Amino acid sequence: MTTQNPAVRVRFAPSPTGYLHIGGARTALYNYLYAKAVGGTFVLRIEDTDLERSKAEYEALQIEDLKWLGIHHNEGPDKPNPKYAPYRQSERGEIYTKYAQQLIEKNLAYYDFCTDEELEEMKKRSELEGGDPRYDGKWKNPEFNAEAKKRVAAGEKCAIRFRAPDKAYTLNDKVKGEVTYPEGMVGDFVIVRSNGLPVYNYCCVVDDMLMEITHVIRGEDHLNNTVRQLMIYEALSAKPPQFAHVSLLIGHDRQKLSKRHGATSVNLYKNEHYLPEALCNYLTLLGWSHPKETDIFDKEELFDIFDIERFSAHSAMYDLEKLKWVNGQHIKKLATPDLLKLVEELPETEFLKKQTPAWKTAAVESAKPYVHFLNEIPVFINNTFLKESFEMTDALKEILGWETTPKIVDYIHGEISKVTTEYITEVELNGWMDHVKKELAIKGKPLFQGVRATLTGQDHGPELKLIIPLTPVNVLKKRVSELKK
RNA sequence: GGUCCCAUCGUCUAGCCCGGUCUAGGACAUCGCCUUUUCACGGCGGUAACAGGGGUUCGAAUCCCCUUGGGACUACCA
Repeated sequence: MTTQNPAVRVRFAPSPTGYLHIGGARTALYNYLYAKAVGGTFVLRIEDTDLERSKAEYEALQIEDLKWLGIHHNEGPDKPNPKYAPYRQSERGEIYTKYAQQLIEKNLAYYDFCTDEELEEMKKRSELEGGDPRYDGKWKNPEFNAEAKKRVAAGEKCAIRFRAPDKAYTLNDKVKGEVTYPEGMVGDFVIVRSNGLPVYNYCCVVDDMLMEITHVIRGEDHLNNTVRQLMIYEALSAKPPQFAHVSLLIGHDRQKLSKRHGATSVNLYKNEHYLPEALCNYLTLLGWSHPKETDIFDKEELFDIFDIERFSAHSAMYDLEKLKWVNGQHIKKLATPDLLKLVEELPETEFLKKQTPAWKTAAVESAKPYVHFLNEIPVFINNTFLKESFEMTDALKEILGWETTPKIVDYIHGEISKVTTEYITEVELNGWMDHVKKELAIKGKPLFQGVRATLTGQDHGPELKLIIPLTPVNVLKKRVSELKK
């Protein structure tokens, strides 16, 4: 059992600029599982400082997707703890301003009036010199502080730039180990834009500090950013949290997973009726391993054992094939009544709802081993038990081409026309089978495949004695007479 | 370009921190066999990997260095 530590506070901090991404879901899941495992708190914070891209509806959509996955936060915009609220960065402007002022007072940051053109020129110049783009404007010089303050007081707009210390930083990352950022790796960077809005690397630190975040589990794409954040923690005299930079999810071309790789938003999987448990299961496995090396589990089974030590350091390829298998495993794992309930929530299942509870249960049960996805179940049931017509596949043609098959069709056609009950029994079916075997001298593969083809119009499926007694006689009659033609 | 990260079967991974028990284990996919008087389901088995080169050591997948390859970051985006 993972050591309990109620003081642990983790967070997931998405930007509401689109649907919840599969990679974001994985990060959220890891944070959630860690909080559960140590008995800590999972915070949801909305990073909406990019006004142009952030949309309120995306926030709602992402929260909905998280809820669908069963990843529940303890604190967030909808569940505020007064001690830490608000949880949207767009509502925390005063806080960021206050700390930015402090940094300026201490000369750890400064006002910068450079125009875009000046910045652009500076960038070009440093590129020519072969180095990294670096700020070397005049406002860096403290002798201009007095002038800067005067212009700010006069209401002039300007950015606030952080004075990056010229020294090396070392991060002790839970996944990557010791990471050293060399001296002079980054130049002075903007922490507050000239429109007054703070920038990610700055507000992220202020928030994590104020929200008393103890562990930051996030994607490796933030690894190099961390040096800037370490600098700000230092300037604010705050202790940085424990970082764990998990590897990225990649597509088949080994590039960071993005929209062009296909289905990368969680809502797509919801719409396709994937089981949320299965998605979580698969996502967990992409970068974390179960100590017992099992592959199939529910989130709840991880609450006791999830451990930050078992992250893998290299990126993982997102593979729909294995997700498909995991989804199938979770379907098999579900108790049939629960599965039936889920199936009946699917669209276009009215035909199923008309059936008796016993029939529905038996039908769903028979479908279980054959499907990987929920929405395959009604299709399977319809094709197997209810559909009168069928597709003339090559495999079916082959069976019908055997010399034995027409005899079976003839015989069953004759027998079934005498039936007056709604369903035939297993005993009746066995009687027909016996007759074909003894009187027509057909056995083995020609017998079973012949009868299956005659009665179902399919070349494969569950055992005949299981499905035929569940198929209405009028359906069977239609199928047989179609073949008789 | 610069900085940082990563490197075990086709894919996800165990093992690596604390060298020997690893002729490298599991899972997906794939192939074969068995079972089912049929097909499927299922069961069993096969193919398949320590990127390369140097060290260190009696001994290296495991520790160190180099090379190669891949990735991320490099904004008044997050």
